[in-house]
Amino acid sequence: MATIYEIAQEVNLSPSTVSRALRKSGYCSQKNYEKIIAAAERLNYVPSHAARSLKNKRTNKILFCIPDIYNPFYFGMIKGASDIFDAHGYYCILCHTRGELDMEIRMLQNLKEGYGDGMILVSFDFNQQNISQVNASQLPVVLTNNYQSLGVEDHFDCVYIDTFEGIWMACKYLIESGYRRIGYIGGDTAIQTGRERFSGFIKAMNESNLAIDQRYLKEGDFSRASGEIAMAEMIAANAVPDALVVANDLMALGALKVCQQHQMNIPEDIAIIGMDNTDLSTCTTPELSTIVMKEEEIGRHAATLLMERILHGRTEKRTIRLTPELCLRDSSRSLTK
Amino acid sequence: MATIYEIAQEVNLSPSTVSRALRKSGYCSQKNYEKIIAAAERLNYVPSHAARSLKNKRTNKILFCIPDIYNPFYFGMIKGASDIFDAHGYYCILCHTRGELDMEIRMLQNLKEGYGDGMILVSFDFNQQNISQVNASQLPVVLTNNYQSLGVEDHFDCVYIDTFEGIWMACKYLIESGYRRIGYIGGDTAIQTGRERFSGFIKAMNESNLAIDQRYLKEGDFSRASGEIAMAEMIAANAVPDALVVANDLMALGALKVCQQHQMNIPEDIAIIGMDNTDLSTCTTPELSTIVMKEEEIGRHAATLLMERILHGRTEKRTIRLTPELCLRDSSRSLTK
DNA sequence: CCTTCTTGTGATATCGATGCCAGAAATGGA
DNA sequence: TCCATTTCTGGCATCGATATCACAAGAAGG
Repeated sequence: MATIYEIAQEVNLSPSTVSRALRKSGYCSQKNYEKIIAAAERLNYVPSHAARSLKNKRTNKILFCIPDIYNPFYFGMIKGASDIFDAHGYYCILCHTRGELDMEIRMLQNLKEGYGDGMILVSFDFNQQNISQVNASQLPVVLTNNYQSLGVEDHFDCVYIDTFEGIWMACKYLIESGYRRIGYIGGDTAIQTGRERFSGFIKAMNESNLAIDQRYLKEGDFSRASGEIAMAEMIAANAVPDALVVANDLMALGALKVCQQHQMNIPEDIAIIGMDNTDLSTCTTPELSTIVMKEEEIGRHAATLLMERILHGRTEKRTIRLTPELCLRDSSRSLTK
Repeated sequence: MATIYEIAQEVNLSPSTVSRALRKSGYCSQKNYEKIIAAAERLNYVPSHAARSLKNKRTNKILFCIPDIYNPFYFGMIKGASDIFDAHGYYCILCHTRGELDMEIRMLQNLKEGYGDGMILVSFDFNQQNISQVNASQLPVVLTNNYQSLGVEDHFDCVYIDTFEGIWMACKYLIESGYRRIGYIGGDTAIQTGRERFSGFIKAMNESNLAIDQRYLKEGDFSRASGEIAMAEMIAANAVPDALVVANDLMALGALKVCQQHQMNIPEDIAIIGMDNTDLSTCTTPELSTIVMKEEEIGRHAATLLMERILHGRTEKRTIRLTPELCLRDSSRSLTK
């Protein structure tokens, strides 16, 4: 690998001049410029990324941590963020944390070591310990959950979509459509987003003075299999609601399939609304109604916030809250129709 | 950010000694060792990645280039590869090339600049120009397609699964099950893997002396929408085969859905076999029969080959060929049953 | 007691690119 | 023609960690 020194020798100039010419910064005569470019080409020169980032304290890389590499929801975030990063010559280092806290902390450590200039952290359950790590690091980190509840008034940014509101909307819609016996398959309430979503359901039901039937209430772990199990349990107990709100599409698809296996018609026998609007939700017949979680938008916002910190040195904390939208498809056609 | 110099000053020792202590390489007295570790802790020291890789000429990062961020198939590869890389302290930088040649070349350039120590390149249509770039770079690159047909006898490794054989298997199975009027929805034959898959179909049909009905032959672009269009065309032309081999799951799902929309029963009216065995293929009712493409295994092999080159300096080219497997589900239940 | 070997430590050069400054060359204006 | 700019170029220090070497101190052995 050729260096600027070898180019300098080749053209009988100093490394400084070569450096200036190659970066087109500072003065360099046209004649020498051409000689240098030609020599660089000839010697197959490529700048050393390590040397450059040592000197500049810039790597042009962003660590992007996701908890589940198989959830298409995160693909959308990556896509949205990449579009922004691309435009600034930044690259994503994808890190699969498997939702494990120690893996997340390890990546924060990597960030400190200069593996990247900033980080987007998508965490199932970011907690106090984790947050103090971020705070202590004083490095640009954007979180994609709502951490206001943790009472943190600190320097990292948040972009999140209100999952509470999403589930609330779905539930409200079903109620307004005339459904009364409404069930809920939730995600793990040990983690924050699971609790948020559940509260959305409770609030909507309470607002309409509808009783919550415990037999229609199940908790999964956001996986398809857990949705299947939850639905199978209801069927086995002979307690099937008229409509079902499910905390994500994967579980909703699991539930939908079990219903179909039991010859139930959707939405006539049971209406179903999922959440995330992943590609999966239009694979089935009927297609799945769902809550649009605007993952690409989250990714774009997160990347933009990060770029602001990195390129323009913004320091005050910003939080962006997005509002989910209901996407109605055949799995929840209104009763009133 | 503290450096080893500041630690050295703090404990009244030389930077050399500090460096040795922190890396536990070379001599260092127990007493000083403890002092140094304590000071590093106190000053919140983190080693500089850039400085280290400038000196060591090692980044511990791998560039992983995929053409489509929405195709779960590739995430399986990443998953498999990450497992291997993790074990060696390596990280993946994910690069979304969108299947564009110039983006691939840009990433090869980045590899040369030392963005990473090696690269796994998943390309729709790696071609001669691209290959000579890799060859010229003399850097560790593993490709995940079959490039023997390009007559390259060079130093980069390949791991691939024989898509030709996969389609051939699916087709053979249908023939053996008693189907005679068999259709095929293929991928873009402008790219290599599209051609390979198509040849598999042709070969199986020829081997069984079955006529190929042009009305049952459609070409898509591997997207779900293109599968829908292809199927809709056949239905519109009133030319629907008894069984259908589809070049990937996405298109197969599109076809399946259009069939269902036209009240056709699957597999009674038309049997369908897809390819890839992505998560999507078990979402539908009936579940989709498919060809297992062992993406995690491909990823693991690719990562292993790369590690061999990087860590042990292997230089001779290796190619690993995997054999696909048929995964039978309800969308293609045998006629003979 | 002197030599040999093992430990422990520090000075120095290096990886490759860049920023800053000094000085040389070229240009322009009076 | 002379001085003041502007343009151009090279020297040197620097980013932070590490490898090599030299040397000092202590242990072991005759």
